[in-house]
Amino acid sequence: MKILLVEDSSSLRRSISIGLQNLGFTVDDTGDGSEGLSMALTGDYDVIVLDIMLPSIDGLTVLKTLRSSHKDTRVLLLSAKSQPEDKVKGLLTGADDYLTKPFSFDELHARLLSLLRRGTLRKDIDNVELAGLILDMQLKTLRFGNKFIDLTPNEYKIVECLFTNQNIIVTPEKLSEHLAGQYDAVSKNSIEAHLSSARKKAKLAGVELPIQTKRGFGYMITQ
Amino acid sequence: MKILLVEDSSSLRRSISIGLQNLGFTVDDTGDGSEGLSMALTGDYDVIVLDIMLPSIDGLTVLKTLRSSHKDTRVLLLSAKSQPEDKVKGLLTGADDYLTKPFSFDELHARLLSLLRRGTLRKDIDNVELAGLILDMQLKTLRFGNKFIDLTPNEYKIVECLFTNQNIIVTPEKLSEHLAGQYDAVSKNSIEAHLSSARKKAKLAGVELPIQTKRGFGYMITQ
DNA sequence: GTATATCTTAAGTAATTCTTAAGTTAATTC
DNA sequence: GAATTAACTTAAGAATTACTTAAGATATAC
Repeated sequence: MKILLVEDSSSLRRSISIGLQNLGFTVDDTGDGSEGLSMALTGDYDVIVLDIMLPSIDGLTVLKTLRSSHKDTRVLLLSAKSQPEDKVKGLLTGADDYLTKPFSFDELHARLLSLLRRGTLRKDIDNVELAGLILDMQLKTLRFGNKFIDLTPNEYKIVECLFTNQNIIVTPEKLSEHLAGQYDAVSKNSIEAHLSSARKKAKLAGVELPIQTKRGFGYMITQ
Repeated sequence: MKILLVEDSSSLRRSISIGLQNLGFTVDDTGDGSEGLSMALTGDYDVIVLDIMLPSIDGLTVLKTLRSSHKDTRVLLLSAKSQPEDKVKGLLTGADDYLTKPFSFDELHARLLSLLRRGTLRKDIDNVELAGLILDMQLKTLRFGNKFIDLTPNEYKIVECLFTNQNIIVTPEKLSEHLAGQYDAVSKNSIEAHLSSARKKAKLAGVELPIQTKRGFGYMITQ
C-alpha cells in the first residue's frame, strides 16, 4: 500500500511518515503543493493525505487539479481549521475524507484503513437499474426486461459512463476519455453517432434511453 | 489459527464463535457482507466461514470479489438452501467446501480441520460439467462423453479458466495471468491461437466449445 | 543431444465497429 | 419568425479486432 503525504509542517510530516511506515505502508512525502501535485499525477498511490495549507499551491487547488485530470486516487484532507465550510468545500472538491488538526495518529490510521477498504470495494458494485433498464457491468450488457440490447463496445461504454454518473452532466470530453483513455481521443461527432445508434437500438427493443441532452454542455441522466 | 466468520444470524454467529474459540481458534466475526469482505481483504485469515444470505452484499458476491482480488484464503460456504444448484454455484465461484444448514457443530469443526490440513489449496470439486463437456481439474483433461479432447497445457488452462469463471467476462489479461502468472505475460495473439486450436479440436470431437467472444472485452461462458 | 511437442509470431482473411461527412432536425438568439 | 448554432441521423469508407494457419522458436522428454 502506497501513500503520498503532502504536509507543510516538517515535524508533523516526519512523525506521520515514520508512523505509517512502521505500520507497513510505503510512504512518499513532500511539504510543497506543486511538488505534491506532480507526484500525485505521476505516481501510483492508493491514498493521498493532503494538507490544505501549503506553500506554492494550496491543497484544495491540488485536489481540484487532480480531479479534473480524472485521477481517482482517494484523498484524505487535513486542515487546521475546523470550520464546517472548509470541510464541505473539501468534500465538494472531491475529497474522500476530512480530518481536522489536531488529530490522534490512531484516528488517521483508522480513516486510512477505511479509505483503502473502500478502494478495493468500489469496483465491484456491478449492476445499475434505471427505468427498467439493467446495466450489467460484469457482462458488459444492457437489457430491458429479458430483452438484451446488443450494443457495440463504444455504445456500451457511453451508456455505462452515463449510468454511473447520474444527476451529473457528462461532457463529451469525459465520454471521450472513458472510451479512449487519457492518451487518445474520440471526436464529438463520433460520440453523437454512437449515442444515436444506441438510442435507436433501445427504441427498437421498446424503451427510450433515459439520457437527456444538455445542449451546450453534454448529457445527463435524471430519475 | 485465525478464522473469519461472516454470518447473518447473531445467535448462530455467537454460538459458532464461542465454540470455535473454546477449541483454540482465534475468531473474528461480523454479520454484514460488506464488512466481512473488507475484513477478508485486509485481515490474514486461515479460513473464512461465509454465509450466503447476508445483508448489504451476499456471500457469493463476497466470495467472487475475494477471488477476483486474488485472495486465496480458504472459504467454507454456509447455506440455508440445500439445492444442488446452490452448491455447484458456490463451488464454481471459488469456495473450497460447502455446508448446508442445519448442521452440527461437530460437522463444521471436522470440515474446518480438513480445510486447515490441506497443504495446498485444492477445490473440493474437481470437475465441471457443461454442455456435455466434462472438465477434470485433477486429471487436467477435457472430455465429451467418453471421447477425450486432447489439449496442450495452455489450451487446457484457457478452457479451465473460462469454465471456472462462468457468467463473467474473462479478459485476455486475466487469461494471460492464468497461463503465465503475475510476473510474465502471454500475448493476446497467442491466446487467440490457443483458443482457436482448442475450438478446432473440440469441433473435431463433435462439440462446439461453449465459449463466446465478447468483442472488445474478452471471452465468456454462459449456460 | 536428439526428437518431439508446444508455444509464439506473423501474415492473411473475415467480420465487426468506428469515424467521417453531409444532410436533417431541433433549439436558441436576435 | 428568420438566422444561427448545436445536436441528430445516416451511410460509406476506414480502421480495428478477432480468427485461422503455418512456420520458426522454444521447451520438454527421452
